[in-house]
Amino acid sequence: MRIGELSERTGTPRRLLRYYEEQGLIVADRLPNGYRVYDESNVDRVAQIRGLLDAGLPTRIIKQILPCLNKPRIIHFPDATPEMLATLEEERDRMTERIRFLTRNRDAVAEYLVAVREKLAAGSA
DNA sequence: ATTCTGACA
DNA sequence: TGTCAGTA
Repeated sequence: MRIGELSERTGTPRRLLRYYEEQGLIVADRLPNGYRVYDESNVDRVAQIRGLLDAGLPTRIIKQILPCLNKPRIIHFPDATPEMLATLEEERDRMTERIRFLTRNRDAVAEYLVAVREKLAAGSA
């Protein structure tokens, strides 16, 4: 498939698909006219990348750990360097911090919603 | 019609 | 990340 289809199937802008490739996160073959060609594996790959990006991981980190997080975890287990383990633990901690941050804001929004509803109920009553 | 690279009032 | 340009 070409970039347009991958874009629709992953809900990712073409602009970003090209950017991910530029950052070495995904690879694509080229047609004689220069058009990028992707295979099915890229659909999962992009989903994986988006998930990590959404979790707050920078593309440079994703580039090094992506191959370790893929399906064949067994064969990728060996190439886990101590440096990578360290960055992963670091990212894990940042994720938990982010979770606390999100939890806090979600609760704040929830409280606001409750307060507004009460006031609305009181007014209409 | 679709994609490509490079660039930024 | 969006978007416009000038191509192939």
